[in-house]
Amino acid sequence: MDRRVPKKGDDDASGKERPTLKTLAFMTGLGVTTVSRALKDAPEIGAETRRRVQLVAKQIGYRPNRAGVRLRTGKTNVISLVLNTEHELMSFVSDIIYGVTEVIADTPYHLIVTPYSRSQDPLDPVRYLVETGSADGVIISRTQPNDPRARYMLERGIPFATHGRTDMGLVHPYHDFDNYAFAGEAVRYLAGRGRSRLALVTPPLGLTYYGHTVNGFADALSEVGASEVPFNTVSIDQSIEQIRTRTAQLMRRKDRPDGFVSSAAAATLAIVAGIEDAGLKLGRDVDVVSKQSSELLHLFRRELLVVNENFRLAGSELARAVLGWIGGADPGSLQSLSTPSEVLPYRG
Amino acid sequence: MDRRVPKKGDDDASGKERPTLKTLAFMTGLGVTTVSRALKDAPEIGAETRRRVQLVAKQIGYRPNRAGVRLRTGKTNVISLVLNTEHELMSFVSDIIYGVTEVIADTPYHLIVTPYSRSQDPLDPVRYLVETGSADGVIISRTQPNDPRARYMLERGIPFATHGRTDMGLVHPYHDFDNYAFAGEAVRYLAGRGRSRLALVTPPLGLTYYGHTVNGFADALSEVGASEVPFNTVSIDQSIEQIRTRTAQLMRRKDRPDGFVSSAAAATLAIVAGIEDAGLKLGRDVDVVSKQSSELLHLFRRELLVVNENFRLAGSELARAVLGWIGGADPGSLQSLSTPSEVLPYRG
DNA sequence: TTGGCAATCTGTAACGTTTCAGTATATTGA
DNA sequence: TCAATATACTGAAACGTTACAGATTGCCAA
Repeated sequence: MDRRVPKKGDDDASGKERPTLKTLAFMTGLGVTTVSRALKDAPEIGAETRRRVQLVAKQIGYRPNRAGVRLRTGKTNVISLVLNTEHELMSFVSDIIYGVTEVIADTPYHLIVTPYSRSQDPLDPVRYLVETGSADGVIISRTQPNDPRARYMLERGIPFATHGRTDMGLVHPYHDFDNYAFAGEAVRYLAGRGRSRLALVTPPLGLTYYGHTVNGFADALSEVGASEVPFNTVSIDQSIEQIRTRTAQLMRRKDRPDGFVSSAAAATLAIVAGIEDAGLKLGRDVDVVSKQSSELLHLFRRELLVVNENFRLAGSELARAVLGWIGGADPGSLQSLSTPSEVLPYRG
Repeated sequence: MDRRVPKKGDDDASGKERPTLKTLAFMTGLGVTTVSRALKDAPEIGAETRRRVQLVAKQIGYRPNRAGVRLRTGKTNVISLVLNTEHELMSFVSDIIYGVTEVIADTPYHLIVTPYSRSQDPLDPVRYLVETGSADGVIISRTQPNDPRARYMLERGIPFATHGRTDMGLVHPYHDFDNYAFAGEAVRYLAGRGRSRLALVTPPLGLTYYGHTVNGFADALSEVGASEVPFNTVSIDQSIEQIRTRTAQLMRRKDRPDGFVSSAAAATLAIVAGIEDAGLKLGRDVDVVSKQSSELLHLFRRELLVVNENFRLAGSELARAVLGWIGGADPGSLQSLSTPSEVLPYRG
């Protein structure tokens, strides 16, 4: 019997079906292999053939099938951004995402967001990504001096970039904001305004930039001859309420600080509320220098002194770094440090 | 000659290689097909075999290869969140993302973020997703009454959910905040405090919830017998500076409003700044009711009156809706509307 | 005994891509 | 002239999965 099952690309290239290499091969009269190679500018394809194939491909809107490529080559064309989803005012997360997408916009890469919650081991999502081969590159944040995730990925040879540096004697791409410089500038600025008893609202304890910030603060303190008012019970990933209450407590003591350096805008809102709860006035009784990632603090209180940190830039740099590493660049050359702006008072 | 190329899964299951169905087949002594069917609880597999296969699979940590599944079935196990990346204070974006990831966490789905910029046609990213078959489901925001993206996806039969409703007589899943109720409540609350000349800071003009908000505002105005002070030159996706300047201008006129209803927290910061630029005092000269998505407005000014909108919830609902549609549920049953909280003054 | 049928299991092909190992034709060197 | 070699192209196999169309077995009714 002649009953023959008609195969997919058998006849014409008319249909609504998405074009594949087979479609292109049929249209150009070439073999699938040749088409494949022509599209990626392989050397052993004639110049004219190459142009012809590429023209036709463009005309009919050929797009390589990601699943096909991924199955065959293992290349996913995916970058994963690993995020902790249990923090309060993470408005900067969208900035990072936008920064990343900006860079990968004209590449074949997709961005996937891989979440983990506080209760989990931060290594979990990374392990998942690596074990399932779900991404060609990974971006992590909340970096620690001795970061198991970085170590893990380094061991498996999977490209990644960290937001923040590590301190393990291992080299890998990163982007960081110079928090040492930030804290130093803040202290010097406050000293310049006659403030001499300063408190620091630190980053989360385990993270690398905690150390940078604390050191920058301490070094500048001794440089300008100011003193520190310990405020160790507070860090920026505590709740607004906690920070507010503790600040109010602190400000009701006689040995209260006359200046604050705050590592995050959200915490600063709470600090100011606490200061005012204690009946004191910003700018008169106490000055506050804060980092911010969007221009909102000056709307909040004009007396605030701000330093801008650009998270969109961070996202872009991190994406560039991962792509660079994937592309074979030297990891050591993919490190960048962002210098803080000056301390900015409200510009009338 | 006996030179035989050794194939991958030929011998043992020892290696570091990631286990595949072939590995499982070898270990269980079954055929690949049987293993495949056993893992998805197909009926024609013996109960004991099924258990055995699933046990072994769990033991060795088998994870289906996404590329293989996707190539064979067309199922991507991907949800795409389509975002406009050119707006100012989009802090709620991270909330939506977290809400989505919460829901898909214990599913095989990954979340990809697909950006588009203001200059582009909003249909572009959606077209890309559909044409390349890059996602099983799509979530869009900035929904319009007559939304080409919804229409497009409806035509192609690709599951999606919109953040905000459409008004095309077509049924599809959505999640929306009841902005009609919000604006109404806000007006009534202000009227209750003796305010009678109210201005509305609207959502962006083309979006569906612009209409809902405007109608809720207007209907409540006539209900309570208050009047509107037109403020059409301003909407919430303008820049902070523009809103601030125009508010200040408005507040310097003799026929200025004594109450504002604001559709977004970021705009509210600018409104308050404008009010104060004009030398007026919040709570005395004018009251402002504002939506907010995080608890920051009361830190900003205690006199503000807030209504909370939960974007994390929106993300979860949207994800649930898309997954439901993908799972074959009736699109009409996947619509939800979130009721605003009461108007909340600062709770001492 | 035989035929029919349900219950289980299996091999093959296909999804779209790239790599491997070629083949056919033209070009070169002596 | 012949072989060697470069040029331009090609089919088959493989990545891991699922769907299709059987194959094998045991059991029961006739």
